[in-house]
Amino acid sequence: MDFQENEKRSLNFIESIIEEDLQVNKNQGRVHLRFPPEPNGYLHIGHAKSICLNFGLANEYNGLCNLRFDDTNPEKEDVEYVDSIMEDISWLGFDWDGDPKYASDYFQQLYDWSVQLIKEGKAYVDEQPQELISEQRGVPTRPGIDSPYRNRPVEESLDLFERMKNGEFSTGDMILRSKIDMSSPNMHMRDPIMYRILHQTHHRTGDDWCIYPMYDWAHGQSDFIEGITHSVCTLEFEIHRPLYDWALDQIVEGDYRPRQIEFARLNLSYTVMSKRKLLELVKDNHVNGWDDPRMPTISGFRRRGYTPESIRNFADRIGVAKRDNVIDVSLLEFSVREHLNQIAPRALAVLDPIKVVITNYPESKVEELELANNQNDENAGTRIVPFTRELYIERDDFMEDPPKKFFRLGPEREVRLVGAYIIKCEDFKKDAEGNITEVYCTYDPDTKSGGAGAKRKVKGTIHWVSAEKAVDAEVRLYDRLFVDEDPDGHKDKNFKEFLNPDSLKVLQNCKIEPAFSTVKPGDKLQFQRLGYFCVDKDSSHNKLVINRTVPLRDSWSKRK
RNA sequence: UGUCCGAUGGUGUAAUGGCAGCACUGCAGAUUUUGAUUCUGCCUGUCAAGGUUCGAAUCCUUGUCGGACAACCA
Repeated sequence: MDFQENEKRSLNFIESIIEEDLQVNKNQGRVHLRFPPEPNGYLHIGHAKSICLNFGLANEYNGLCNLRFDDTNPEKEDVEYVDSIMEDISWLGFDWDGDPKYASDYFQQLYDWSVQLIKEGKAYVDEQPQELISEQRGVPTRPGIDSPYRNRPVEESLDLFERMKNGEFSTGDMILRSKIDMSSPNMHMRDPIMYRILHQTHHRTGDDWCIYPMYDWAHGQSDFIEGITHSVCTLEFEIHRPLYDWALDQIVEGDYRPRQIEFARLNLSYTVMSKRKLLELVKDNHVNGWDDPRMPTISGFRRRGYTPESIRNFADRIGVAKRDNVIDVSLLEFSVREHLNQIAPRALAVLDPIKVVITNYPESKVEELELANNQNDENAGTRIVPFTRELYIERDDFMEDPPKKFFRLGPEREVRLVGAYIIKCEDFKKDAEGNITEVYCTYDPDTKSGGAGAKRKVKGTIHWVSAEKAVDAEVRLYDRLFVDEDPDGHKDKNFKEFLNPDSLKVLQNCKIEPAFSTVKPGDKLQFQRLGYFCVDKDSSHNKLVINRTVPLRDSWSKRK
């Protein structure tokens, strides 16, 4: 903690609850959380919030946090997702307590508890078709009506339930229902379904089971089995809480009892967050897979060049509360820049090159200039950058007819090449379309960085690379995936109508200073004056592929 | 015309009956061999009305607005 000991930090509402529980020694003073994803998709930044919350709370209160896969619906789940979820959590920097847990580990116990409930007259097998059951359930403003099977003899339900388990019936033939209250204003209490028949191979239990418990008849029990004290979930489960508590009422003996606490999920501007929609983007090839750097998935951010630290800091900054929220992406971008600014070595790279010839510089001369890897951090060391007669500079850094306040190169203008000399533009060449093809300059030998005449000031400093020594790279420039702040918030328009057609620009002819020719996938760099970049896994030994994580803040382009 | 939840600057989030603070964004300025970073300053807020109180963002009442809920999904 960077704070002084005596300065009391304000608590979020979940921390307050935990501290109150600790005061009265609830659950023997244990704090045990869990992160319970269903393995049916890749984790996104919203899950990251939940992960940071749960694991963070465990660290803060000397407690534990489990990883539990909520794998009660084999139709949608797969080991591919299990693996990616574990990878993402580890990458974020968290360790779960013991082995990963699975709701499917508890299938037998859940079954036994169901049998007990039937015996107590609190559950029954319903044989009606789905539509009828749904119709009888009524609507929120009108009570439902009882199923004709609601009061069937216990023995009958017991027999049927066992035969359901034994596979004597087909998928959808019958269900096990709990008997609660068909007129409850809370729809979830109107005899909710506990078990359904699903002849479907499960990614872990194979064909051992053909009946699977529903969320509401698995989650509270799983929490209880694992000794979870604070079961933190998102707001949409708030209305399930009475059912969560009802389920616990059926099995809890003694003092220990888990408590469900709901918080508002993260929404981020300019993106969508639901697994269904993200899956749609992947399937329809609007992006190149779950880890496409434009995706709000954890794997997407990782490939984009975000660091675990930056995401954890982001999660801290957004806070935890119960009101709906939309976080501006600029806060996320601030968080990566903040971290990358500290750790990313500076490099010179020209993305859209035009050639500059220093006419008074010797043809074959190569000067080895020593440049700081990070001007703000002496410990970052230095590197050698070759300077030659022919260079590349950024196309944006030259204007034939520059406006006021343009501090870069133009006819008769002077500019400093970062870490090298002041040069003056004497002439330039254009092609038939009027594009600048070459710029001719002279350099002032007295102005070499660190040298005697280096103190001379010019308005602008621009980046450059040696044309002869630079290495080639493909650079992928990413922009926000959607052009609308809330692509999902339009009643009559599909979110895909707001896809940004320019969310990816691939530049093939980029030039990078040779010191960085040996970088490896995942390495982070700051291309000076351009932004933060990272090496993509598509790179090979003869071709560098580089992603732009985020541009530098740029008060010049805003001004234009 | 149900039940539950929520409402503090542009966006988030604090203040737990006692000075409405912090961060991001935006805008100015200083420094700068990155138009970056850093530093300084500024803008902008308690949904409404009534009540309780010496004192209300906070407690009470009513209203308004927003969200969630009617899957054999989680």
